[in-house]
Amino acid sequence: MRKRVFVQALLAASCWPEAVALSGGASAEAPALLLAKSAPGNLNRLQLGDYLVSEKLDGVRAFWTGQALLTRKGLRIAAPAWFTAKLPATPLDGELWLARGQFEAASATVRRQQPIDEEWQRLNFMLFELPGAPGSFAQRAARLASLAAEQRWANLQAVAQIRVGSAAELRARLDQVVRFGGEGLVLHRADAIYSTGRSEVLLKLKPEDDEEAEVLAQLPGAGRLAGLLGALLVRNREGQEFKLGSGFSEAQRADPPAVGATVVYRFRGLTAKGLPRFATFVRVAEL
DNA sequence: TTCCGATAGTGGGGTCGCAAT
DNA sequence: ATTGCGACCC
DNA sequence: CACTATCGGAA
Repeated sequence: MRKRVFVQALLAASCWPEAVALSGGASAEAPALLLAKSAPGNLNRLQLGDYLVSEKLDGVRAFWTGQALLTRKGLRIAAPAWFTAKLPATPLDGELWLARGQFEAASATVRRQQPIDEEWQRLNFMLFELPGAPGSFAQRAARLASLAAEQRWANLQAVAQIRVGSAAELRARLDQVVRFGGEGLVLHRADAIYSTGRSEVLLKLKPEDDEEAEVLAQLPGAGRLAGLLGALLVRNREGQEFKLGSGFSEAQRADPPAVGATVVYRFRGLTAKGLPRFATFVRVAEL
């Protein structure tokens, strides 16, 4: 942590242009953003009529200040000038998104310091919030839709927001989106005034799968977890090897599953290479 | 009293950029 | 040319 | 990203 501060101070003191900040690490202030909570397992506990539902687009979160495109941490995205020139002067919040199942490619496009036009021409800015604007989310979403339409640029769109009448309909929507390669759904309270932080206002609904894997090795932890388990190297039934480093209590890290044991892990989708994404430890498998 | 939101700190795969090899 | 690492994205 | 562990204030 101390090292990071030092590097930032050093680069901030240098005369490097702000535009190289994305991977260069120049100091920046993170924009205040609305963050989603996970939806409860039992969807019947929600008043679904209170929400607007949209697809959870798997890209890179981008905050347009009116002058610059910023990442979640407030670093400048090196977008081509012709791209930002097509954005309005008002603040916008959305997702730089390529297509379903194309997160890695979108990430590569966005984090390049020297933007490649051919890549950016295929990138979409999918809008889902009008930062600081008055009124309910339903009103802001309507304004976003008209604002995007006015720009008359196919790559600038407001994310479609729909109403669902029942948990069954929500499930059907989720199944449909996932079947076509989508990541999940987002539920945004229609009556919510603009706010930031993590709260019940915004919920994410992503399918989770459980599978089993064999423990190949116990890898050591660092820092707070020095002397405890850091991660388990495992191999699943498809023969894929990867690590599980999240989901353990400290007590479990002190006495982790043995090499050769079978564990249950939970994951949400696959990476471009086909590995389980966001895999976490659940429990040792039943015998 | 319980519970929730914010922080801090661990861990993963994947990507770019940079330094070391 | 390849490898490893930090710092980001998720 | 998911998660654990704390803490203080909201509920």
